[in-house]
Amino acid sequence: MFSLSEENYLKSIYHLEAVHGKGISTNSIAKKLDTKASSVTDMIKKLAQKEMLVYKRYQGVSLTKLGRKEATNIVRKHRLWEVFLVDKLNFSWDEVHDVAEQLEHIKSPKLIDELDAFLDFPKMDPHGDPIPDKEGNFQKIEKKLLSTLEEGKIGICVGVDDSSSDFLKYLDKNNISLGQKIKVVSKESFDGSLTILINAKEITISKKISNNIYIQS
Amino acid sequence: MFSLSEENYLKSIYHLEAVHGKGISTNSIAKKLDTKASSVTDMIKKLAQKEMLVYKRYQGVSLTKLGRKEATNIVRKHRLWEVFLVDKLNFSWDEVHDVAEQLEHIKSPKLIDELDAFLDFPKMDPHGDPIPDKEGNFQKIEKKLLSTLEEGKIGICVGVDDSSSDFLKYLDKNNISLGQKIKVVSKESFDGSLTILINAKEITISKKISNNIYIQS
DNA sequence: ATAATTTTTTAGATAAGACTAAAATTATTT
DNA sequence: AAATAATTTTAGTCTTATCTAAAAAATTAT
Repeated sequence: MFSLSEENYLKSIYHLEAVHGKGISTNSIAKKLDTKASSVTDMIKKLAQKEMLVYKRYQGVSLTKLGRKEATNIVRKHRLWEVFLVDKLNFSWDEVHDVAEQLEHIKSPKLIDELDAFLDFPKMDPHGDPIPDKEGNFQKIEKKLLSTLEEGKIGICVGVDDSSSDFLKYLDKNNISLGQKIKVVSKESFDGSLTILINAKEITISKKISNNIYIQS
Repeated sequence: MFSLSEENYLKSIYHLEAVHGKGISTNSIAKKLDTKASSVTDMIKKLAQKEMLVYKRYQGVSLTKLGRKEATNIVRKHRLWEVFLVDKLNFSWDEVHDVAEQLEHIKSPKLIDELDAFLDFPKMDPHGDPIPDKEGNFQKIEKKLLSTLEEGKIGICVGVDDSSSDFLKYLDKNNISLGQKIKVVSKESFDGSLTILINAKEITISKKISNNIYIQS
């Protein structure tokens, strides 16, 4: 059984590996968890002891199969709870994160399996991220950043990179939601900003925004 | 904001007060929480500091209005989650306690209000215990112990005192559930055991059992 | 290749919450 | 009312997870 803290470390390392591959640095974990590098060193020693990850001094860490399994399960729980909050309890997609962050640590295999069934085995959470099944498998969807779409092309919004409340509220305000058709009208080469067509309305978004929206073309 | 531990102390003291009135002893709290009296002393000092209870050395404790409010809210959350588990996730009444024990500590006012609405504002949990509303009010239902029912009389099961899994499973096995009509056929004065009629079938139950079943006549 | 910088680790401290053992207080017997 | 027993508190220790400051190792720049 893992403590709340251990679970948060495993989850963070899992997410970092998804982006940067194996060999996650102490500092990057510290940044992600908003803690100090020395605290991270302590914890990764403990998790290495438990064989959740491989650690050699000064060399960063990599999850073991067991560690990844544990982390995947936490992610599964987090995303299922998010679906529950949005589909059943009228939360909007910018409100779910903090609560799911708590709910993901509830320990009960039956609970999560029944919740999965109750929600009709969703494959995606409200932000377009895939929900692992009981075995930890999930389909990787083809997606690219809106910022990489060429002028004149059309894409469908299938996810967001940043799930912060502020960003999601911005999207809501501009009618950008999952499944939304987006056409790139023009691209400003100077700052990378895009003018896009949404529901027959043109808006201009910064590069920072388009770098956080995933589309399928 | 209260820690998990603080919340558990408040809840325990609340339950003890419901049975024994004001002035709860250190030892009884220790017993309820399966901890040591010295740990209890430490914690009640802390909770007294926070004005959740009144404490004078060697004199036991009593919840303040604030403390009672806090405790009631935890009880509300616990019981709403129990309803959720039984009504929506196919848990049986003997499976809900441990999970609700975890879920009751999730912090999100919106979550619990929406859950309440989603469950259609239930007034009772699966064991017949009342669910406080947002303000902490709940209706006290008239009930007495099955053991106090006279021979020949009929009652309806409206609750249980002990919510342990073993006891609830015993009740299931004998078709005793909330709303079940129970007739006392005979009472053994030697050991207090009862022969009762349930669904046209006679069974004999010990005093210990009848002391844990609440009925309305 | 050496110096400067950054990253990581170690050592020691702190806070929360629990524990044991012993002392203090209260309650119960005789 | 003393003596005994039970309860409660205090004092000091332990564990988990954190922190700061300093040392060690790795990386980058000169």
